[in-house]
Amino acid sequence: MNFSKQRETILNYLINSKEHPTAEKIYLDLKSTLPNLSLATVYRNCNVLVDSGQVIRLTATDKVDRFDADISDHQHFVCTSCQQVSDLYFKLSEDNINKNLSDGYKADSYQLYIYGICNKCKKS
Amino acid sequence: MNFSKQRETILNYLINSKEHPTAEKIYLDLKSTLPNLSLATVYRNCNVLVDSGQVIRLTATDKVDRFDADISDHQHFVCTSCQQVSDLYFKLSEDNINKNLSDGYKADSYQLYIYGICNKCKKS
DNA sequence: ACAGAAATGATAATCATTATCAATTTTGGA
DNA sequence: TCCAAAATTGATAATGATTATCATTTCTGT
Repeated sequence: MNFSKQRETILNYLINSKEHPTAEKIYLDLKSTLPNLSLATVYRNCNVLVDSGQVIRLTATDKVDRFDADISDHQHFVCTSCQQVSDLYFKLSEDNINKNLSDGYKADSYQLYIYGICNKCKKS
Repeated sequence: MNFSKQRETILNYLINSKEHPTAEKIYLDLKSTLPNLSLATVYRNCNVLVDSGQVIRLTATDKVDRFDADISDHQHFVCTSCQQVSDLYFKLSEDNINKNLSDGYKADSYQLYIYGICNKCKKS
């Protein structure tokens, strides 16, 4: 895993980011470090990192996927005005989840999205 | 609200559906009732119904938006194999949500997606 | 250092969704 | 009921995010 310089750079960028960037944001920000970087490479590597469990994909924000290298059990607050996504250290117990599933069903993962207006947007 | 025959038919279809259909599924199923129906009309009306709070949009399933006329407090199980979405009558208390938000932040709504393999897919 | 495998960059293709616009339908008032 | 204004429709073009393609480059293990 993480053979190429591009993949490693993208993963490190995500590890050091708190802002749940889109592929395009990653691409634009890494252009200065990797001038030949292609947007397709960013998408490809985000997919590889999601598939290998090193990164999670957030899909319930706007139309655009966002990526997060924090794979610990946490949830997200989404500002419906500016689309900023912030972390919530909110845990649902496995018991609580599984007792709500029908017989035979089992949760492999879950994502909770809480929508509202962030403080910055509330002021303006 | 619900002036046109198309909008009313789409809302009724959603009210009677338990399967969280995509716009395309709605379009295909209503073709027999409304032979001149256009896919654009389905998208437009789903958006209107979401904006007016009569329908909710599910975005964290696959790449395709799904629509649900059940606006009661409930959550969703998403099969990561067949993409079928089923209802979970799982409630997070408002207290529990808001105590996890930073000062000044307030939840307007939330959506919980639980991912796993449904029983039908598990068998095959 | 080298052959095979994997990854890249550029760009075309895809697919869901939205925008456009002329024609039709619905509305509320005369 | 009739009419003009407003809203909605159907058809289709346009958009935007994401994926596929493919020739070239970079990695890997030997």
